[in-house]
Amino acid sequence: MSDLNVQLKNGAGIQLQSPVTVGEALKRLDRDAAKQALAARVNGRDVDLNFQLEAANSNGHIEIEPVLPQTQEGLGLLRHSTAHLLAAAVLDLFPGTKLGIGPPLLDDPRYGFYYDVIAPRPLTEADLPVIEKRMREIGKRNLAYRRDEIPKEEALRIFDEREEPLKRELIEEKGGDVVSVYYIDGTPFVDFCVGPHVTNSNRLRAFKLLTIAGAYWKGDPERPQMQRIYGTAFFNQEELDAWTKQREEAEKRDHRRLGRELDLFSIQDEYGQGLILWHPKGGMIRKQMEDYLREELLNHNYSFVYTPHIAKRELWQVSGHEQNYGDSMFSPTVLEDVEFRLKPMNCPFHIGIYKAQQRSYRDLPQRYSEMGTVYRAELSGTLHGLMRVRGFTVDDAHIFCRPDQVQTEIGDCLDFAYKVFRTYGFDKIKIELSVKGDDTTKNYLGRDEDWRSAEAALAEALDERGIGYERVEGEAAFYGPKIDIKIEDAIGRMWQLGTVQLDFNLPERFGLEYIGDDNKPHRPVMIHRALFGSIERFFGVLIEHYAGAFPMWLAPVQVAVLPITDRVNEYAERVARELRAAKLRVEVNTRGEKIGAKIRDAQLQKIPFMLVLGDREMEEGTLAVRERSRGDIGAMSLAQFREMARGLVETRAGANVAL
RNA sequence: GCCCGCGUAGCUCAGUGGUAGAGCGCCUCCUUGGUAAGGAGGAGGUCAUGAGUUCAAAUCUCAUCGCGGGCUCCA
Repeated sequence: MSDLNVQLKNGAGIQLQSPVTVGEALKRLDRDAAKQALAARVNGRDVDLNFQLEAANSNGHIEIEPVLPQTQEGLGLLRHSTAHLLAAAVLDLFPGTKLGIGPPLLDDPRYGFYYDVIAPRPLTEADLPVIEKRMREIGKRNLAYRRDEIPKEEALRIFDEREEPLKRELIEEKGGDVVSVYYIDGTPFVDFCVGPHVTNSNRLRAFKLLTIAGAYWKGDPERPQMQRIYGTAFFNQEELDAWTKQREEAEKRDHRRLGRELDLFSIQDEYGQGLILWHPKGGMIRKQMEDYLREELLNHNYSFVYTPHIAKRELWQVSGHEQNYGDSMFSPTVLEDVEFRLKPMNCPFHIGIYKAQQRSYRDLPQRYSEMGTVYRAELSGTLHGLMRVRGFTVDDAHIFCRPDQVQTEIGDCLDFAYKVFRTYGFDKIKIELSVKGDDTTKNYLGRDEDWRSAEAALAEALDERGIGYERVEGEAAFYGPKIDIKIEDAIGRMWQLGTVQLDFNLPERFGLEYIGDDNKPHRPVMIHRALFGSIERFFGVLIEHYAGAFPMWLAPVQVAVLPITDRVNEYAERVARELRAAKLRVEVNTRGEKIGAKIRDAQLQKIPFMLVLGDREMEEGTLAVRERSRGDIGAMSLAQFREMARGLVETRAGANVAL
């Protein structure tokens, strides 16, 4: 008798007699898929391969979809199971270890999974090889991953017996009347987990433990500090090797390393943590970045304002920064009994400029832009190279406009952002529209109808341009909705940079007004917008994006003139002078070295062009041109080279040449 | 701020209780060499800082500062 009508999703069907497991059913339907499958979805429910198919709760109709390798879902499962293997190894080696959680990670390319533990003694990186070795030993024993469904009370008893208070806490929070637990037979490991998992440890082969770090239980600094062991896993060794290589590539691009090697910037103890010293070469790049930005600001009819770094404490009380943001502000300093605080943001100053005179509806919009340097009291542990600092410059702008102008202004901000990011070679841009959520603890300001119309204006501006976006509920700031701009760099990492935010709060606090055509005062809308967010941070992103090989227009040194012998030094200087007259940034290398060494120096400095000059070139009045990524590209005249080089600079080309 | 690790020459690192080392870089000299490293010599270090243990500390202990990896935070 066959009581089960089993159907492969998008495939064959078969009649089977229960009891039978998904794995067995799958084997009858598609041997190949059965061999590969890690788990399966049965009538939409994720289950292990040894899940028993039953007629009772499916009317006999069963649809199976295998979870296969080379899918996001499959990878997540594999890593999740590897995390369990990790926990089993740790328990084996360090009895008495308390387990936290051990999820897979798919969004962060740096890691594949982690497990949070509290071991009887602090673990160090030196323990990782030992733990990894034990994981391999356990994996090779072909142990069963076994799922069990038991009453909640029994589960609590099990974890109490094992003195796993954190697991107990999780079960109490999340578990229903019946909870599922997973064992790895032959190990001390048992976990409260919904799964699914592989059914045998031999499926876990290509994995690696990476690092060990601190993590609070449930991310709460009030709760115990645990140790998080990070690792990653893949379906085979080749994938793991490829990932390892990619990781090394990312390490080579580290902006801190390149910043030193290319002499771009430094951060020195003596001057303070999180404070950047821009060296001449980094400074040249920054100048080009800022010049280009100012050029575009002019194109978009922004005006330029300049404001101080410090203001009376009272101002920050009026703006609300002190109440809402005070922890991130440097402490007040006193002069003649008046308190001052360094600015963490530029907005209140721009408001001051708006308020300096009475505004008519005809004057709007007012678009104030400033490279405004701000200071924030970031915790020492959060500082990171150029990415997280204590003093930085925002490519800031504030637009004061009428409600009917919001959509146009937002649209212009988007056009601006796309233009600029594309110039830098960021072709993949992701937009998030953050709107108000239901969470009443957030104390959203402004009327509901203002939120609705603002959100509509933002969405309309995006739709108008055919820009796809993700709507994120509850991510808006308390003072208004916003659009966040994220870009993907040359090796596929996402960076949150710019933001366009509506603000219902500050115009209110400062009592901003304009006189409308009805001769009555109205409240203007304020838009905050920054493209880079922070020039320092964006510079860091660029260094990694280009791997230090800046395109021609940004390169601090654009051309290295390399004389082969001292006889041509004078010719080399003449060439350099002429190129400098065309506003190219040129260095001549007259060191007593052979040409190979000079080329090597220039390559390592990632200078876009090298001009190799010897007797031949001097006699013929030519240049032997070498491009940093293509090598020798042949001889040309000085005029030819100058035109080509100028062309690259003026078009800001080559953003994608970096390798 | 919290947890773990680290701190030796400008950089990368070796040195585990007994007179501070290497490579690269830098300086000088020789070499004038045709597309990613020519040769020789030299300078350069209170071994992060402070205290302690010891006859003796770069080395062991403690504290402080800084850095790295995370967590937290991120208007």
